[in-house]
Amino acid sequence: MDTRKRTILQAVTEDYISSAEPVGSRTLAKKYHWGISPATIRNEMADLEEGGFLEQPHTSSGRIPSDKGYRFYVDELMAKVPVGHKVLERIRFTYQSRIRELEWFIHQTAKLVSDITGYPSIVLAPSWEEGIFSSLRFVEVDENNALLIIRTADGFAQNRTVSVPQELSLVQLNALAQDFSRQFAGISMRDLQNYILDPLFTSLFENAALRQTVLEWLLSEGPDDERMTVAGPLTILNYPEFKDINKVRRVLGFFEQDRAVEQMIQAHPADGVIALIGSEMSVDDIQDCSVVTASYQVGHKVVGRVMVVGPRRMQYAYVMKVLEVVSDELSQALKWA
Amino acid sequence: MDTRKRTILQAVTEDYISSAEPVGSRTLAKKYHWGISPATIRNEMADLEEGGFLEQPHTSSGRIPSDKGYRFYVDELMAKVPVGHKVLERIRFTYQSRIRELEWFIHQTAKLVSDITGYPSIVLAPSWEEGIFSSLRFVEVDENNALLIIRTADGFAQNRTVSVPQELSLVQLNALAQDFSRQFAGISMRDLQNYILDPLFTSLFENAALRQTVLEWLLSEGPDDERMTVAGPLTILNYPEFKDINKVRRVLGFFEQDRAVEQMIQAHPADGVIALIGSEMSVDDIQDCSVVTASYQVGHKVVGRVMVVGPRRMQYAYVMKVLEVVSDELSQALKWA
DNA sequence: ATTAGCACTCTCAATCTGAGAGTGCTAACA
DNA sequence: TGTTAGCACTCTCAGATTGAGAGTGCTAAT
Repeated sequence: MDTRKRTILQAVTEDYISSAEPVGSRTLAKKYHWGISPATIRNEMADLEEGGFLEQPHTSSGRIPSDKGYRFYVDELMAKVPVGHKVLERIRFTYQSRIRELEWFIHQTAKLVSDITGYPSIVLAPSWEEGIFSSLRFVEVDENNALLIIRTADGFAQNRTVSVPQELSLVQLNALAQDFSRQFAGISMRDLQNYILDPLFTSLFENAALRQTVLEWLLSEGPDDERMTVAGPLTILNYPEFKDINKVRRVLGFFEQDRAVEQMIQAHPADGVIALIGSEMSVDDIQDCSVVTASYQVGHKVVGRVMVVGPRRMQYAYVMKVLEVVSDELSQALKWA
Repeated sequence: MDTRKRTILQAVTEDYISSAEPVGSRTLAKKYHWGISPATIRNEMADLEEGGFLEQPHTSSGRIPSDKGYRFYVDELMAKVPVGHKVLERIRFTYQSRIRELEWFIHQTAKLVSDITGYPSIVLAPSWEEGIFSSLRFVEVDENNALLIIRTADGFAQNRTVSVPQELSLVQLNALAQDFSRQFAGISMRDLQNYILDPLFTSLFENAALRQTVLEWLLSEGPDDERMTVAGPLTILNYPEFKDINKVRRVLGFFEQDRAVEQMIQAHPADGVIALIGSEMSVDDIQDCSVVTASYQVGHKVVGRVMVVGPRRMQYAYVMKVLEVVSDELSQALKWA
């Protein structure tokens, strides 16, 4: 691929990204003063098409990049863009809160990213099931109710207000909780669920009602089917490729399926910021989309991801840069643990 | 309005509700064996159109009910339908949980209603701002973090994990919290926010960092812009009247605007189960919709609403019955306070 | 009061048309 | 050998036309 082809491919891609219209040779010749005629550009574009980097929607409209073309653009051609000062400030400010709740950070991150990029964003929270159980305890709320606090080894906590069986006092309850914590600390939440049928578990919680409470809690919060937060789903409607109701339905439907998202992520386990372009993704519902995803860490361990979903002609450079910054800041912010 | 006109209006309405196709005289004559000919039906329909109960989309298609027609149908013609046994069981089961969290109930209710009816549903939680402050306290989580629990006079609690200024011990913190609670119990959350600038408040919290924490908490949870939970928004796409992308955008956009929903509700403050049909609503974005809304109570006081949004040709009878049952059960369930 | 008959209106899908945009190819040129 | 001008060709898109189908309103007969 010689320099001129690269230049043309880059021009086609960037033009198409900003206009959503197939790019013709004449347009390019007029816009960029390369000193070559439309005919020459046509020849080059024909070569690029032969090489699989460009496609024609119809026999004689302009060209648009193929997935391979976008891939080449992202990997080789794309210029790095800086993140504006104001945006940077805004990101930093978001993570300065005194609030120490995982869920809150996840929500804020999703909103922030969608707002900055103008695309829908998804944040995948750390898997609760994979979290390591650390301790369990009850705090009195009133006569009948208590706050159940479960902590993981990572320093995250989940809490839930539950009603307490009449016949148990808070003191008894916490004695049980301490036993329980000692017994099961270090085990993953997923395994903990399996222990529910273990004799050890049932012997600790002889009280059936209480056992049911703990069980219900583990099951209701446990399964990772609410790991996902979506922000700005409707921004997808701003892009002309989604004027067809069925495409919209599929993409918005995807945003409601935690499983599909997890599946997609698991198929591309790379760390750092990566772009997944159209057909590179296994999930049918978003074949018309591209996804940029960035991992974030808690203590050197990748625990979740921040993602942006957009049309294939996404502003890759900008989005990737934003996600790089955001995921770093988020990782920093979660270091409280 | 004589009996025959009523019968015809009812038939047109119910046919249109289930088919989404304008109903013609011939169709009616064939389907119902009233012993009158299409021509007679036509005459009657012409009268009904003159009376404003029916309309013709185009000069010569069948008729569809006007908003006035739906109104008459809902108020006078509609037959009561029972809720199936299985559905009833499911509703009851949902509210038997030991979990005692308002937010959880709100979410479950929204999901439940959307699932049962097949329409999008919105649940409006009790206004936090209007809630009466009762007490404030801190529970230790670890060295640096504490759980801040705020309770209202209704017995509801919100909690949030926050980082604690180094220089304050938990004991000091809770001493302050107790002073604070004594001082401000009985004041609405909204007023509490205004007190933030009050000398009394600032004197209690001489520690600036702490004051900021409390303030941040009140502001972040306080404004009622997350009162609303939506479930099943995409079910609206199943109805053929929403095959136009712009209608979809408006309706789905409405679901993201807490303010618009509150505004709509405030314009129709009636208790119990009511239907709002198309143009009866003040909000432009949902002129193509009807809304059925039911209020729920905590201790004889209406605190929130369960709503179903659907096309104008909604299954009014069924939806209204479902909401009646659900809002009753929800009110019962919230009596723990 | 009801009904049969019929002309009329309107929608919808299919077909056709011309303008416009852009291409591929060929032959000429540097 | 690479580049370019010219031209025929292809395809889309919007607008106009057409015929079938559905349903009506009106009139005259029952």
